[in-house]
Amino acid sequence: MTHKSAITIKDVAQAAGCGVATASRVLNNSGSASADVRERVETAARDLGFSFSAIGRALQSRRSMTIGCLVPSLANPVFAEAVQGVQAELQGSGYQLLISCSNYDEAADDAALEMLLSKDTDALIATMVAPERSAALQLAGRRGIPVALMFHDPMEGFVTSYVDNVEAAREVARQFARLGHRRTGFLALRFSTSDRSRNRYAGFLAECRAGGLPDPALIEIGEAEARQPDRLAVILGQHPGLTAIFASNDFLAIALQNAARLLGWRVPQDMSVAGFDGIEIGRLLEVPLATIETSPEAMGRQAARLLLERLQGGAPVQPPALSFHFRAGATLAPPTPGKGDDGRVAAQPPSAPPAETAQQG
Amino acid sequence: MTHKSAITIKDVAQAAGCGVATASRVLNNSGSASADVRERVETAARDLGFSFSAIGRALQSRRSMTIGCLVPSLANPVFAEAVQGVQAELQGSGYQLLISCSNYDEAADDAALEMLLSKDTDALIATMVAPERSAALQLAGRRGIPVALMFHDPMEGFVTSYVDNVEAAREVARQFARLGHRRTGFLALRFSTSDRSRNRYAGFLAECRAGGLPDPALIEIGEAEARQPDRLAVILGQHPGLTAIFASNDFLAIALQNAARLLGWRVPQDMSVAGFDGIEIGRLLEVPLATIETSPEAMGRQAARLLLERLQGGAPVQPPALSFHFRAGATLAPPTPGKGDDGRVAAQPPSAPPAETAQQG
DNA sequence: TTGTAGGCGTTATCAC
DNA sequence: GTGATAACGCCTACAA
Repeated sequence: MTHKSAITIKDVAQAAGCGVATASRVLNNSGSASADVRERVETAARDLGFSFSAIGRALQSRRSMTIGCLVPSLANPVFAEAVQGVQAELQGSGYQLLISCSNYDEAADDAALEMLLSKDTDALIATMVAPERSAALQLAGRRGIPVALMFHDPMEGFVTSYVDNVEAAREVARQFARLGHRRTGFLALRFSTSDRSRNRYAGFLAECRAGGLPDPALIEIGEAEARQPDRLAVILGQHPGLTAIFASNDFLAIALQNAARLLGWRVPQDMSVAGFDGIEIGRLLEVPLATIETSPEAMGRQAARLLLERLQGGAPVQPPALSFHFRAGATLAPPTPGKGDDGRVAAQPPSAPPAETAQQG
Repeated sequence: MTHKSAITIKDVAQAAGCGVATASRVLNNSGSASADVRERVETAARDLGFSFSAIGRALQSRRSMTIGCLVPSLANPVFAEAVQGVQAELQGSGYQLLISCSNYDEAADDAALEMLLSKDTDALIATMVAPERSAALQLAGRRGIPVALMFHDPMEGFVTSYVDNVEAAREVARQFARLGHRRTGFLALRFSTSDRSRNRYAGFLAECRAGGLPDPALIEIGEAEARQPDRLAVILGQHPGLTAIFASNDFLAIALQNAARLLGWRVPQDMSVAGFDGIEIGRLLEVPLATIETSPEAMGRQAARLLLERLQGGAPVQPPALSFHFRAGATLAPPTPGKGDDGRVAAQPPSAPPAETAQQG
């Protein structure tokens, strides 16, 4: 029937008939205390339903036992899973997770980080629009607050948990090339605010060039097009001749197939499609999605682990990129001669199906 | 070059040549201060890069400006979206979100809630395995801490943000019946730990009975079956004769279709399928998924709003259930005579396609 | 073994 | 208008 929680260690001490210091020592198992007093304090604490005030503790120990986490959005399963990984890894460590979302807005990014910082978080995990430009991130570094990034490439002064987007994208390009595709495209959402998307394009482009193929078409779309297949179809129609498209994520890849259907194109016969991320639903589709499989959960876990180690006094170490895996799916096939490829027949019509590949970026 | 953040209001006061009380007043715009001092304090604060310590404030104001949130898992997009909604609604309110996941474990549920409580959260948002059995939840209530539930039906002593699962499930049953289905099934994952799943089954069952139809088969599966189509196919094969299956969520509905394909069954010709939640990908599939569309994001927003109102002194009010919407999709069709239905022809072969329906539970 | 006292950063109170 | 001072809940010297 306690109305407002107000049982402090002082109350316990009083009930146990001892000083607060003693009560503190007993309850924390620090220092010494006679079996007698120990008994009384523990009983009192139990009877009163005492529990420590995290705030009081934080004030005195100068550690909030709280870790701040910033991601663009939890509506994106990739980030949600990463946070789930962070959360799982933090379980039992005593640290709690404070989260914030920027909705892919660079200004909000910085503001959110400052908010987190002002909450006295002991460490920070972040995925941002532009970490290299973030003043708040620099501030955290200067303050000596351990920071781990997620999804970003290694960056001076910060450790990061990531997959090598460039290398993964090259792998997609190789798979396309292997099948004989020459005229390809890269479908991107939020290209300007996502270094992941940009890196994937960069790798894709680089590998195409390395293979002596034409530069892939960069097709940037907005939220609206991504969610409305008919609008995406219109855009897709403006890029005739492409025989294979690499979408910067699986959701886009699925939307892309929908748009293709609206145009009467079959996947993979009329157009090959590959995605990125490896979301589970991709495997369950009627035509399983070819994609780069990654594990956002593992990424979150690793980031959290990096932080915990630093919080225990360890030195910052940049781990290697997390591995990825090319999932063949069934959305890839050789281009159909006559469609796309400028009427030219593929130089060497390949017969082998795409092979599963595992890589460490 | 500040090494460890150590600039307190005391430093500002000193630099400005005034007392801490004055500095506090100026920085908080409370009380009065001469333009002169005000100027000096503000300059000093800016120069020193001062920012309030949330902990110091929390200790003195007895409010942590923190809201705890417990969900089963962020790997489930439904909960992730709900949390995103909470987060969005809290934006700018000054409250920060502390999150925790239970992984659908009842014991972990209670432990996590206690953890959150011990962090002095000012309010709590929770989705649990069994809120009615949670001691920690009761404790929060007794302590006078505002609590809002998400996804749960209204419950004595707590407000909740929810959709009427029973009513929504009845709608699915009606759509099935309307098409002439008699022998139906309900596919459930985590039936014992999800009141949502149980409520959906209850509503489905009730409506079937109300329509004089046979009880639907309850098909419970585990994680393993949900992720491995071949295993799900085996189970599905053990239930011949069903012409329509209601899956307790969209992911399951998609996995179900995959399993059906493995058995050589076509959807919807050989089997109708409906899901629940209304995830976006469902719309983009080659055969768009029939489902109950809900908005976890709106649910999260509402829960957060309820809390904010209470934190501002408002009385707890239980809002009506959030609306849902039956999305017709293309996975529903009349049963094929000769398959399933015990060879009997549907009593009144319906011709109308399923209609879109909007409801307020 | 035990208790008293000081301080962590803030704000509210209350004299001046 | 301003500035000491006393909490807030806790822990850690330091003293007894």
